[in-house]
Amino acid sequence: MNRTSDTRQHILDTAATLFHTQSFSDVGIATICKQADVSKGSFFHFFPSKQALGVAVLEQFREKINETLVARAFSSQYPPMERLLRFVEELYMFQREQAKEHGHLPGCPFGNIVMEQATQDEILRKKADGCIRSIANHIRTAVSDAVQSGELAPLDEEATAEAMFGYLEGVQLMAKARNDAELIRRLGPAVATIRVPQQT
Amino acid sequence: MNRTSDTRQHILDTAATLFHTQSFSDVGIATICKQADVSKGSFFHFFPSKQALGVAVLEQFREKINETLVARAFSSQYPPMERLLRFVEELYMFQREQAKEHGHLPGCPFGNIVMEQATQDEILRKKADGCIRSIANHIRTAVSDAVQSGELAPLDEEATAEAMFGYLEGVQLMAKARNDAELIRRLGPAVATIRVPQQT
DNA sequence: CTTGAAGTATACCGACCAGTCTAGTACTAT
DNA sequence: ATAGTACTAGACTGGTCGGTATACTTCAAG
Repeated sequence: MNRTSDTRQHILDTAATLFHTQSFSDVGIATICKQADVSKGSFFHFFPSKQALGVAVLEQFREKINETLVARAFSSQYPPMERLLRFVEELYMFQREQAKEHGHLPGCPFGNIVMEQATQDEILRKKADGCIRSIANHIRTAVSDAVQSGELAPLDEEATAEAMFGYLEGVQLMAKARNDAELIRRLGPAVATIRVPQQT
Repeated sequence: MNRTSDTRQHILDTAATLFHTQSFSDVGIATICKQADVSKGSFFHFFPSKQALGVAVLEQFREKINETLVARAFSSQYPPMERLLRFVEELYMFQREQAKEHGHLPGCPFGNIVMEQATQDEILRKKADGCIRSIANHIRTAVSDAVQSGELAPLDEEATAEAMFGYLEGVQLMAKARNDAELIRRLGPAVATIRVPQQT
């Protein structure tokens, strides 16, 4: 059916934008429905609860980011470490564009949910964690490739990839704190200098 | 006056714990009053709004962290780069203890507010940014000392310090996502490998 | 043409929200 | 003793929250 997926998708897209540019707990279901021009009845037909909507929004972000930013940056046609720099540039452009459009730099949609909901809602916490791991996995591959090609001396590949992802989360957090996307461009490239040595 | 400062301080301490272990928007004033055993009238006598309370809580966190974790780690009696590792250990112990006490790893109080409120409340955003800069400043000093002593080759000291702080924010975010303080111990020390080169 | 499911619309629920108001008590300075 | 101020108490307001209930429409299959 057309109407079904249209409405559901419309709710999902509207909620994704609102949660990302504002926050999960400060955006109510009524607001989402109004903005999406959908009735509350329809909303609860597709999503049993706000929590379920949150999980679906996270999943959609994961898919979309993997298909766009991540796909462009982590193409195996680039040397492994260059992929990281391309990812930084993608993040920079994404956050800059969002900041321009909404007036505030929104930060990472997963990081936002983690900071806001991780202590309150175990299901959202685990879902966000899964999304983070899904994206960090691409860094892991790049790091492994870099070690294999000799571009990087041997090190703890798993931990280094996690550290690199964490760094990028932190840089986005600071950029959000200053509402200044340029910080990502200035600090981001240093992601390539991070190394977690092999534990002995 | 005794009663005055007692009540105000009690509200502040209670709110600090609740905001940190849960979240700013999900903790209501009524909850704070009940937990602090204070009437709503008293609350609004000392704080004109929830936002003002938020600012005061951030400031208290800044002072307390500077006097404890930061003071212990960034003592000039230690070699500059060792201070960073000591700070990581302090963060680890702090988060682990909080996680044990409250069941959930709370993350950085400043990072939490940034992610939750930065897009919604400019005053809270700026206050949190100020707290971040205040603490990052100690890293800046350590980095400068390290360059001076030759422990670190010349680099962009300001940017490197910011990058290092951002990294630690990111590591705490990931630890919160996994609800696992050990991540801080495993990834944290790599903070010393981060370098932002002098811009040319 | 009928039946039943999918989807929509909206009134409504109790709980809670930040914040106000009024009436009070306790203490201080004169 | 009195006046004024700092502080406390808690009922109350208008509004919003997530979620429910019920009645409706649309549409496809038999």
